[in-house]
Parts: sequence; C-alpha cells; structure tokens
Amino acid sequence: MTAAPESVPDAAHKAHPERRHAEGAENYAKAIYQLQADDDEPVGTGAVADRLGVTPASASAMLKRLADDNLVEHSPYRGVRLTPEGEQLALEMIRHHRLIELFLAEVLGMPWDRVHEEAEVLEHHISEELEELIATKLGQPARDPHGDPIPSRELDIEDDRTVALSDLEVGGGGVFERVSDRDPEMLRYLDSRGIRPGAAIEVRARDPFEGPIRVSVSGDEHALGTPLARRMRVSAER
Amino acid sequence: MTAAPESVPDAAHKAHPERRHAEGAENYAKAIYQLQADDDEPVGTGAVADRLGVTPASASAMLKRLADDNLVEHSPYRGVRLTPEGEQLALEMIRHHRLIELFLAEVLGMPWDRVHEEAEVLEHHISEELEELIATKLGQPARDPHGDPIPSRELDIEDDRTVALSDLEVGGGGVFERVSDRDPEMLRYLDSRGIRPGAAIEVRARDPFEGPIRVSVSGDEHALGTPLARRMRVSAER
DNA sequence: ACCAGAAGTTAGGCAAGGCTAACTTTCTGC
DNA sequence: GCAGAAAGTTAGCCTTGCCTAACTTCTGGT
Repeated sequence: MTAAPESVPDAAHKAHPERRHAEGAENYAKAIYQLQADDDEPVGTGAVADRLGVTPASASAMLKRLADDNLVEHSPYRGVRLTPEGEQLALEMIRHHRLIELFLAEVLGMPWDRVHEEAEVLEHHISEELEELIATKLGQPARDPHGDPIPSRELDIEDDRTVALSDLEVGGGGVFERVSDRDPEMLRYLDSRGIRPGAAIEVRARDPFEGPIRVSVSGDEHALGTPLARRMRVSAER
Repeated sequence: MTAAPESVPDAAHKAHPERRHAEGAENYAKAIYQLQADDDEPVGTGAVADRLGVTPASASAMLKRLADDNLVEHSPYRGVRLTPEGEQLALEMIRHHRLIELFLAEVLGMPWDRVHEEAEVLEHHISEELEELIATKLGQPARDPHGDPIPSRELDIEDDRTVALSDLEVGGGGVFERVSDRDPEMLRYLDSRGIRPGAAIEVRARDPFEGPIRVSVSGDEHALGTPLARRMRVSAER
C-alpha cells in the first residue's frame, strides 16, 4: 500500500525566473497588444471587453488585477497600456499561436480556416520545450499561414510595413502579405478565389461610400467589400 | 467604426449531442477509471484525492458534483463508481493522452520520459478534429510509447492481459508490455538499461521481504526494486 | 459653462475548485 | 461489542472570472 509517492503535478515548467500567468491574463495581454497596434494610445476598457466578448464590468475588474500583476498600467477612466512585462507575455502567446497555426497546417494538413480556433486554445498549454520542438520542426519560420510574422524565440517581432488594402488608392498595390485569421468565412472565401498571401495585388477601381473595391490578383479581377479589404494587408510601397 | 462583428469565441466544437465537461471533471473521471482498474470495487474518496494531489475534502465536494452530472454513482462514505457516461469521458481523455504521447515522441522527437506531463495538459484541449488528424497521421495506432493500449475512436479498449512483474514467480516471464508513464525517473532508468516495451523478460531470482528481483532482459541481467517491478506489466502466460 | 450620454467603475452574485478545521461514519483490534 | 483510529463529509473561507444593476467620471454640443 505504501507505494512510491506519485509524482504530483506541481511546478512543472520554468527554468527561467519567469512568473506563471493564468490563461485569462494571457488572453487579455494579447488582446491589448493587438488593440494597441502601432499607435501608442492607451486602450479603452470597452475595446478590450469587446474583443474578448465580455462585459465592460468584467474587463474593468480584470484590468485591475493585471495592473496588480504589473502587466499593464491602468489609469482609471483613461485606459491601459501594456508594461514591458505584459508585452512579453502577449508576444509569447502570439508566438505560440502562430507556430501552432503553421504546425497544424503544414504537419497535420489542417485547413487554413480552421487552424485559428485550435491555436487559440492550445497557445496557452504548450511548454517552452514543445514550443521549441515545433519551431525546430518548422525550421524557425518567420510567418504563419496567414502571412503574419512570428516573433522570434527572443520575442522580437518584425515591425509592420503593410497598409490595409482598403487604404490604397486606385493604381496602388503590392504584395498581399496577410489577412486577419479571426474569421474563418473570410479565409475560406479568399482561399476559394485563389487570393493567398504572397500574391501581387493591385487596386483597379474603387466606388465611393464603402462600395466594392476592384482589384486584380495574378491576372484575375475581383470585387471586394470594404470590410474585407480592411482586414487585408498589402506591403507598403516606398 | 461599425466593422464586421468579430467572431466571438463562443460554442466552438461539438456536432454530436455530447455535453461539455470541465477540465476538472475530466481529470477526476480519468483518475477514477485508472483506480477502478479491472476489479470493480468502488473507489474511495481518499484514493482519488491522493492521485490528484488534492485534499479528501476537495475530492469529496468534487465527487458530489460529478454525481450531479451523472458521471459517477456516489454512495456517501462507501466510494464512487463511474457511470457509463463517466467511463466514456475517461476513455476519451485516455485516448487523447496516449495519442498525444505517441505523436510527441514520433513526430517531434520528444523524449520518452517527457511526453507524459505534456500530454497530461494537452489532452484536455484538443478538438475532435485534431484528435482525428493526429490518429490519422500516426496510422490509427494501437499503443502509445510506453506500451499502453490506445482506445479506439469508438472508445473500445483492449482488455488487460498483463500481470505486474512483481507478481511473477521465479522462472516466470513473458513480453514486457508496458510501464506506468507517470514517473519520468523510472522511465529514464529503464530506458538507460535498455529495458523497453517489447523485450522478453524472465524472472531469475527473487529475494524475500521486497528485496530486489533479478530478471534477464534480452540476455542481460538486472536487479530491480519491488516498487519498480510493481509498475512493470508483463504479458500473461496462459 | 453645462448637461446629457457614453465610457468606466463599484457592488453584489454565482460557479468551479481548492484549503483547513471540525464533525460523522465506518472499520478494526482487543 | 466497543473504543479509538481511519476514512469521509460538512462548514466556512479563498481565488479567478464572469454576470447585472447602479453609480461615477469624462466629453462634446449647444
């Protein structure tokens, strides 16, 4: 009866002096990072709540906890900004997310429009060691299947030199770099039209008042709605 | 500003009328299943608590919740038994666990003694679709890297025809089928001695009072402690 | 400059799980 | 067969997150 003591599932990971954060905190950090984008305006509570699908009250409470944990600076009523620590956490999750997306697509053949939601869950549950094995298997890739850059092991991320397709004038264009991975229907649609990252794209015509945008992609013409065009990023010309 | 509504991360999976269970319930079901083993004695609260590393009080409360959810039958003070629904849940987790272990070892080259703890986490977070992709990639395998049988897609599991090495008499033996995956040190030790599932093993001598057991494995002799031998399963001779 | 509405926060609840301390039930040894 | 030990349960509390309802602060239009 007195068998060897079962290995209790206690402190598993972490060699580095890196604090553990709950899944909730990880999602908030990622959301704030993505809302913060390039401009460094603080992010409003409502925007965070919106993106995470919770009420502003819940977000408000959570942001206070994040501030206690030193992941954000929070000036009540005026918004939050990630601290360096919060940004690291966000980038860590983004690295996980994009590595997992690429892995699922490349190694397991999961369709382009399905990898996002799977990665959304798994990103919180892989160890550093598994992250590294995946990155190695993929050859330390720089971009995920939607064209998004993957932060390096040291969490450096290539800065964004793209513009939204919806912001281009007629005659503008470049290489279609990436598209938000968050809407499977959009992904399926683009994929079915043969519009994939890496393709050359050019704006042929625009209609006023959010009308369709006519573009040519590798010879073919397509008319795209503005909401879609807003999510498509094209390499900036310089 | 009124962009397309972001896809909220609500009800994601489940085509089948399959209820969702929290991670906690999944772990309890698995623990009870494994404690129940073949004998169908009910499992005590303390044993469950022990295996999961929680206090008996916590387990007691949780078992009541599982009973409400129809995963176990609970007679107060006398123990729990899984319901068919609870057993399905346990087998589902065991299938996930063992597929993930094998996948990590085969596809990513993760060492034998590390796959368990990674799988312990991930088993709760893969979708049915990913489960299927993994199983396909591995060719619908029947056993994980420790030699444990993997339940089929329909959750049928091969019944156990093995005995503990510690229960064999001198002269007894058979094929070393598997070993508990829960103790990395044991795994590393066996691996370093070249004792791996599939090898022929025979008991050469035993000392009384839990003394070492001398066995031969593919020509070499080893002396194994009783606790270790208790966790090694050898194909039953008939 | 003010006030209404928008944005944010506080208060009070709930559910899951965990803990300790105290109490009950069951089992066992004499 | 009964007392004390062992096993199980209850009570009361904590934390993480989420909710609704009510309150506060900020901001923009006249």
